[in-house]
Amino acid sequence: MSRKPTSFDIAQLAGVSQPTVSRALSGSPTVSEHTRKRIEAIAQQMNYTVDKNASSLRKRETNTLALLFYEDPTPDETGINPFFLSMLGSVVRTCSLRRYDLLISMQHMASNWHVEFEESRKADGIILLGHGDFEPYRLKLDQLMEQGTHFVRWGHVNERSLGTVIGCDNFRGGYDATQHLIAHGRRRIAFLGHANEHYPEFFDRYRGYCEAQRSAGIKVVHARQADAIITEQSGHDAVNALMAAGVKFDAIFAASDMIAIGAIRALSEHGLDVPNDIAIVGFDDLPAASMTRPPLTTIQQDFSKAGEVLVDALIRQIRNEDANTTALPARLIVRKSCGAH
Amino acid sequence: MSRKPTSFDIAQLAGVSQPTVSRALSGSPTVSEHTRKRIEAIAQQMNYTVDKNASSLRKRETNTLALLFYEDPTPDETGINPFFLSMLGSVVRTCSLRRYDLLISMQHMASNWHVEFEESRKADGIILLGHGDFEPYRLKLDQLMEQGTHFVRWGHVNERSLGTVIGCDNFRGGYDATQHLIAHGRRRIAFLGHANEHYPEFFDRYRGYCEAQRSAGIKVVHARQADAIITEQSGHDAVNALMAAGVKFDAIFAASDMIAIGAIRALSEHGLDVPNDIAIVGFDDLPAASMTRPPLTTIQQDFSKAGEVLVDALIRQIRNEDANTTALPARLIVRKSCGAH
DNA sequence: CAGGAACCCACATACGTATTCAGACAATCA
DNA sequence: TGATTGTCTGAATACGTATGTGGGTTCCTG
Repeated sequence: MSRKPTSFDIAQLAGVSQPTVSRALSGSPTVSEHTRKRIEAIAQQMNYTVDKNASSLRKRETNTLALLFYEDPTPDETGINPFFLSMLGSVVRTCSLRRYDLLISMQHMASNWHVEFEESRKADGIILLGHGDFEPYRLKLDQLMEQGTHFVRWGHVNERSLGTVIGCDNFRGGYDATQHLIAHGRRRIAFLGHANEHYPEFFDRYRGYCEAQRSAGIKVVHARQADAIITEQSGHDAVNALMAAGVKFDAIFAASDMIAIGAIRALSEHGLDVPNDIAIVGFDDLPAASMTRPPLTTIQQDFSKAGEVLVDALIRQIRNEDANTTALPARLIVRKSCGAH
Repeated sequence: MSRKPTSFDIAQLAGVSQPTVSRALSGSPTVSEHTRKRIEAIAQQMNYTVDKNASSLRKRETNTLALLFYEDPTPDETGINPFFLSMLGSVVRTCSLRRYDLLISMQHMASNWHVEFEESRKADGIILLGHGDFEPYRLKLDQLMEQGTHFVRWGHVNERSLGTVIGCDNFRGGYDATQHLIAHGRRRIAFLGHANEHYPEFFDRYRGYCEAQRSAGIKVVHARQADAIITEQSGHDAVNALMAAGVKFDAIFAASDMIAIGAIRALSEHGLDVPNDIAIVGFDDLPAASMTRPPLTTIQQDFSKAGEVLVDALIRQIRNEDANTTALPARLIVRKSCGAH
């Protein structure tokens, strides 16, 4: 037997027709217990498995979800950034539990994934993970909506979001981080990260940072904000930019842990001690956060929960149930870098 | 137009037959330049894409690779361990470059992935990533070989390996790490990690560790080896086990960075300084390795290269070309934890 | 023993593409 | 003009499964 067995082969061996094999193996109640047992036994013995292509073609559904990284790779990274890598682990696990296959793809902004993906019927829906400047993607998301493609996105949550979005409470996270620094006596807190609507998640963190200061009666000094994207190098450069501009600060709220890690490196190059000279709070709670020197105080995003919520929301959408845009809570994790005792 | 367009729709619009559309879009030379242009234009305009299920069914190939994590999740990890997560990034990128889709799956040892995967025709071949006790998998690999399934595996490289294996030169890595410690004056070097044939990669590192000592005329003391699997906690516990047993040592070669990180934590709990009291060298060069306190000296595995080699070897196999078992070089990265100046 | 229900199962067909084979047509040559 | 070659295209079909529909048993009821 060189060829892979088909349902016809099983049918012949069992002395029934092909449709009966199909029904028996898919648990249809219209086939008798007796024949089912027999067919199952033969199928098992022959190592028969349903051809997923034929099955998907016929059923018009694939039982597969697609995960799309739509970021442009930043120059200093060879791979996927650690934030999404962490999320990925959780998505993979959840898919496995929900008995869905997962198709992974990395696409550049320029490509036509929005046309090709669900269209080519390799997946029933798409999970979008990306960050950075969001504007260029708006058009493509519109198109996905129009096509009726099922998708969920990790990102900035607000009332005008396109489609279903899962994200974390960035405003609250930014607020808590900043308030924590204030509570420990810091008054000149710098913000590292882009702070405009092109980077909506960072922007929310920034707004939380501003609000916390206002609540405490501290004047927000715009010069204390320095642009940074999600990379370590970017955090390093942002600190240098602030120092070069002669900006004085006694604390940093970094819009991501990678930025914070780069900032710590820059500060140490300047001979400054964390947390004594400068206190730092990050955002994300990447695995690396607990291993920095000093260990990083940060706002934790629950990756495990995030992947689960993303997958479940997508599955609900595929089943034409309601899938709500959701903001997951963000939680302050106190370690050493903030100088709290 | 509510339905997704098919090649028939395009054919009708172009005033040709369906086979001509298929030929035109797959670049067959038997269709005239003129008709091809026209068909392409219409296809583009209609957002037509080939239905991959139908195409795969007909062509009997999927243009998809499957990546299988076959490890049993260890209790203290919610997700995929960082080592394979790093590898994954590189595999994803390479697949993307080679124009293959990537299907990801996490399976437990008990499941029947070896039957289901290529058999169900969702992928043309399988990349296997796993670690831990290897013995239970031997049988399944045999079965894969028998079935003629295309697969490559990351792991222990030796002449008797089943199928195509890509790995790193673990023996040499272990040798170099240990020799480096010896060169810096350490004489009582402990090894953290399993050291038996059930964990062939660790075992090779261990053998390198032994050989380096012998070469330097140092007697290998078996009591200085403590079992550890790949987790941080496991490294922590291993150090405690050595200390509890009253074993004296002035250096540690940890079989993985995660073990090393756990070891550092344990040592610091005992009030010992790294590298002054105890020097440490790890293995892997995970992203976290450069962020530990102190930064970890380690043996680097080139993840970027590894993913590339795995994917390319698998593709060669699918094309029935030779795919050789390969050991990638391991390189010592000197940071602070080893006490070198 | 007729009639009907309940239960199983087989026949036929659709899903959308790729490929084999043969035919149409124009061009070339004798 | 008729034969021959070459170039392009269409008709038919196969890939393996899932499902609507209808037919055949069996069993029960009256």
